[in-house]
Amino acid sequence: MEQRIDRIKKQLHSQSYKLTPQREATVRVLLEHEDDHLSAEEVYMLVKEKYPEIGLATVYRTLELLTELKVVDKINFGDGVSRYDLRQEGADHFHHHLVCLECGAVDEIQEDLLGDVEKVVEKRWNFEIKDHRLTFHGICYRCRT
Amino acid sequence: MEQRIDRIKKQLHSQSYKLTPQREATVRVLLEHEDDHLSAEEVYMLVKEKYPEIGLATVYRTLELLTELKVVDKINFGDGVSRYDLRQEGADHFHHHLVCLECGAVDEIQEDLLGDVEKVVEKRWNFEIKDHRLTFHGICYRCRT
DNA sequence: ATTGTTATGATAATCATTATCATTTGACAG
DNA sequence: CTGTCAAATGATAATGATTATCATAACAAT
Repeated sequence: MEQRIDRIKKQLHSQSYKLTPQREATVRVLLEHEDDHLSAEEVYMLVKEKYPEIGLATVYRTLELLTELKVVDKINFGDGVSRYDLRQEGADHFHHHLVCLECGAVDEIQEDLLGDVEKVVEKRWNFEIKDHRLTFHGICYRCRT
Repeated sequence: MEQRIDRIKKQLHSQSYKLTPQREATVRVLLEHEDDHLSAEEVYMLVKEKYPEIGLATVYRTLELLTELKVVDKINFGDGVSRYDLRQEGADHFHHHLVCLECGAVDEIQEDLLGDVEKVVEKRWNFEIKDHRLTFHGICYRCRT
């Protein structure tokens, strides 16, 4: 935990940003909820427990900054809000998601399943892939009877 | 074109919806811009040329209805708006997208590239796949020098 | 200490989407 | 036909997420 924060701190400094107390509190919330997919509002509520004076705008700005630094990914599952998802450290690809139509759960797939598909796309469509988003919609193992 | 409208009409009737002039005008716009990924506002502007009295709310309602009937898919590329994409007739899967980070173009991949991947996901994660969304972000063939 | 840049918090503004509601349309029964 | 009723529409208000503004605070560098 502390090491990860330290690395994020260095990453910020390398672009001459500071790790202010507000930003650190926000990062901590994200690390503590690594498996969730929190909205900005949800992050705000949780950060307030650590740092009650923080404003919503600061949370939005911090999340935007972290997105820019590729510490988090901003994703959208079709409900009206953006959600923020911590990247795996050192992962060269963005993980995939399983969204359950029954219970709404969002599970993650860390494995890279798209290696072969990406080769095909790069070659056949002459497209230089930088990133991808893959989401499956269906029924999760919990809801299958 | 006329046949496709006719089939959509039947699909509407089968759920006891009507193909009103407003709805027909909207469907025509979508068919005429099959390769684009129009936002609700853009659809509205284009429909107005055919049917100037139409209201924005009706366009939203029609797009919602068509989404429900799976005539179109509602997608989100991360700019603030939802976009509507006509399904290929008879396609059992949703096509994929290539979003160019350079010029913003959105190209489509009609081929189903995920067959094998889906088998793995169904088995290994015990997840019953109903639908998927796959988008690649990168540099399109036009922007590669 | 002084200056200047960056970050913050409160709040107003924006913008897409949804809800409301009075009116219109069109199918159907008598 | 004519009246009835549910569905659809259009204008507009309301909502809700996100962004912009701006005065103030923090803080590094001279």
